[in-house]
Amino acid sequence: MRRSASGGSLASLRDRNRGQIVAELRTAGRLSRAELARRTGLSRSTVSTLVAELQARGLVGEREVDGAGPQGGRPPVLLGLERTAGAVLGIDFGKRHVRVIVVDLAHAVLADLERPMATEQSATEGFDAAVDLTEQALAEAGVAPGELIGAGMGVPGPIESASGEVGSSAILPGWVGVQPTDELQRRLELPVATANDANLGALAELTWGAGRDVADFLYVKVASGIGGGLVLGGELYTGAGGIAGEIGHTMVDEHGAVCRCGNRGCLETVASTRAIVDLLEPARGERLAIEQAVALARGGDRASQRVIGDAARAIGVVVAQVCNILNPAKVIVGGDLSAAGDVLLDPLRDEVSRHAVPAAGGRVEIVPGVLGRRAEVLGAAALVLRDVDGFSFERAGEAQQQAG
Amino acid sequence: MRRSASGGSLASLRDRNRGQIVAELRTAGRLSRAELARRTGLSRSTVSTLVAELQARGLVGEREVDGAGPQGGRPPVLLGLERTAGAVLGIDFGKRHVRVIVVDLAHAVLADLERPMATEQSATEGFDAAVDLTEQALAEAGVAPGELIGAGMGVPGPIESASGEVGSSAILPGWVGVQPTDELQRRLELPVATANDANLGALAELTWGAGRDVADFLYVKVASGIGGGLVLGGELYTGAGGIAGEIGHTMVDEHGAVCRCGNRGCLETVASTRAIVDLLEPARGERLAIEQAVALARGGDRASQRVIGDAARAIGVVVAQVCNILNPAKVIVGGDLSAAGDVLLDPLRDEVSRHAVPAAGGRVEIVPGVLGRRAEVLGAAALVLRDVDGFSFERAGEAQQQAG
DNA sequence: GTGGTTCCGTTGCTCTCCGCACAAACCCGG
DNA sequence: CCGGGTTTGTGCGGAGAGCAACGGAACCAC
Repeated sequence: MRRSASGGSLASLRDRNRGQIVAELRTAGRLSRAELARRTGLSRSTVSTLVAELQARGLVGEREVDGAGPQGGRPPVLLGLERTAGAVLGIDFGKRHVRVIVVDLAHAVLADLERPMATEQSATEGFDAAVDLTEQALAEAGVAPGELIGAGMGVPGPIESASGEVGSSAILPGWVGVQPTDELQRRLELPVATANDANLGALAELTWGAGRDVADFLYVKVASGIGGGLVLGGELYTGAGGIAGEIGHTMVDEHGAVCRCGNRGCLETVASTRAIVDLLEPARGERLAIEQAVALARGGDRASQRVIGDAARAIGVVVAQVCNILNPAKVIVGGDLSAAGDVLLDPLRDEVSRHAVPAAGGRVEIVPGVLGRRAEVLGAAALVLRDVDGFSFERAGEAQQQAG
Repeated sequence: MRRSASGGSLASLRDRNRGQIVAELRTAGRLSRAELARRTGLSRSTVSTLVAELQARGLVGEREVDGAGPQGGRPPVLLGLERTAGAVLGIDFGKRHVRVIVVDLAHAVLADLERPMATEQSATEGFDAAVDLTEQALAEAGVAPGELIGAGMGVPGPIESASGEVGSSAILPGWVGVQPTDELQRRLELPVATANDANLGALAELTWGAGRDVADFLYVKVASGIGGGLVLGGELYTGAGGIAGEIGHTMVDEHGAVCRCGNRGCLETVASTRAIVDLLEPARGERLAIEQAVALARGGDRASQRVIGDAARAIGVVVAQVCNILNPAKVIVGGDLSAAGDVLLDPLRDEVSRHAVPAAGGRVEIVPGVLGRRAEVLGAAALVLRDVDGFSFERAGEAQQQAG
């Protein structure tokens, strides 16, 4: 889906510049032509012609001036991305839910639907639900199927880039070996991009959340499993084989429990929400939901605080290693457990500063994600929006024709 | 030193295309215009005009045809980078040596000098020796100082990008806190780029060695210390603060020895060459050089094999973690210990396949570096060559004038 | 020698961006 | 109310860049 971009032709240059304008408009919301020229470094006349093209395509429209201009002078005509320019679909397959959102090209969420599922859903059940939810969401958003440019999908496990299959360390066994991209592409008749949930969380925080101005960060998702997503140099990094970020399977205890990945003592076996409720079960005589455990910990319950704190310390040791290896500017913690706030983050920060070399561990900011349970599905949409950002004019035209 | 590159102007487009031609010529050695057109995707006429410009500048010249062309037809005129176009300096400050090389823009080594130093050299002593060696090397290479485009430098410790200072986990205490880039820039009156030794090893293997066709790999340098360098997406990655790759300070033993970084049980305390000779000392009654220990191991000595194997396993555990996190295509092992060959690599591979998730650990190739002790200084030169690769025409002119 | 093939340079042609000039739309002071 | 100042948006000419096509050049095969 990503275009070559290194093409040396004149057309590619214009594409890049046009894409830059779209990108600026997306991040800033509304801008005048003059402001666009300043930001992109292009001349005002070039910006004018590019904007005219985008207007002719219906991608950009003029907006009301709300705030007064900074000083005297001709008031600027503000421009913004047009809602009718198209929309993208985000689909997230979680452990016990399917969630679908519709987002327009200006990054505004038009619809957001979630359906709880029986545990351990199979891939087929998931796809059925997704297609169903998509129809509902489109209706709610007032978007015709033809206006869709593409769909992004999050699956509960790593995607091996060579085969396009879900890898063996997926949370849901029913998904291992399926090729979700092809499958959904067939069902929706749309271009589909796929990534695993943790990578999408990272992408979402990069696009909308705590990583907006950060070029290099680690996103950690602590839920039933523990996953990681990397943003390096402002781009999602998935490694040579597409599965980078698997921090949940770092060994933290040589003789620990056997993990579903086949090894022993993985971080996930001691610090996932599953491990936490397991540990709390005998003491409380019942199996809590992780939300209850988090609430107890925040309310002062010693046992819950201790168990979550221990998990945090284990995660902190691994995060410290990542800091040594990658020296990120930020670590963003998401997933169900991040609701625990400082009960989780304080001991995590402690361990990072203890185990990372000072220059790496001392500088890194460790913060909670700001998108909550919406992170993955937003990231799925962002997966497509990213590609559209620097998009080729021709390509966008084709896509609209093809879709319409 | 790196230029903006995102400029939207026509000149920037031409710069990019010209840089692409230079890059192709550098990697391939000799190419015809037609072949350049095929490789870059540019039209033959465009390639012709660009080559004409480069010829006018004296950067490119025609070469003899050596191998016969593939088939009948007019024989191609081969082009190559001109030796007189300029040269770059590579300077490596090791623990007990200073090494200087002169490399031309076609990546040919014109001179290579090394001077052993007393242990624990100070930064000032090092710089004195470097300047001295530089004069000798230039004489030997037949390169006038004015022909130099820039110098790359490797220092025995991490460089913090914010301050430009050598970080606290440097091997040589006399270097901590100095700003080597500024210092050398003053002394040589040349643009200077700096990185730490492990990063340079990675860059060298990327440019000349085992990482030539690999976009994502980890370079591990096992010597008195253990360092790492990352190549991600075909570029050296140094993280937000410039110190990425510090795999030597991953904790492998909670209650291990205190490391010079201040933590306990770092990989470096159990698997560096220093640790290896420490372990062998009581058994052999003498303190071996690491080269001797390696020779013994290769010759069948059980104790040496065991000690090196244990170190390899410790390294393997950490490399496995990196594989989980970054999913590289290759791991290249360099440094003094890499001379041990499979005595080192076999147990290392074992541990990686045991501790990494199968999709990451099963695919990764673990190979020795091919550049030996020359790796760092070659990388220092490559640091400058990289920047020249995509260089701006005007800038190159300025640099030559400024230098001359 | 003739035809085929490949390589290289030249010539229009189109596309793209920029600098500059100019009109438009506002504010302000007198 | 009116002219100066300021900022915005647009039109035009010019220069730069890349491409397709043509033709000449140099080789091989028959």
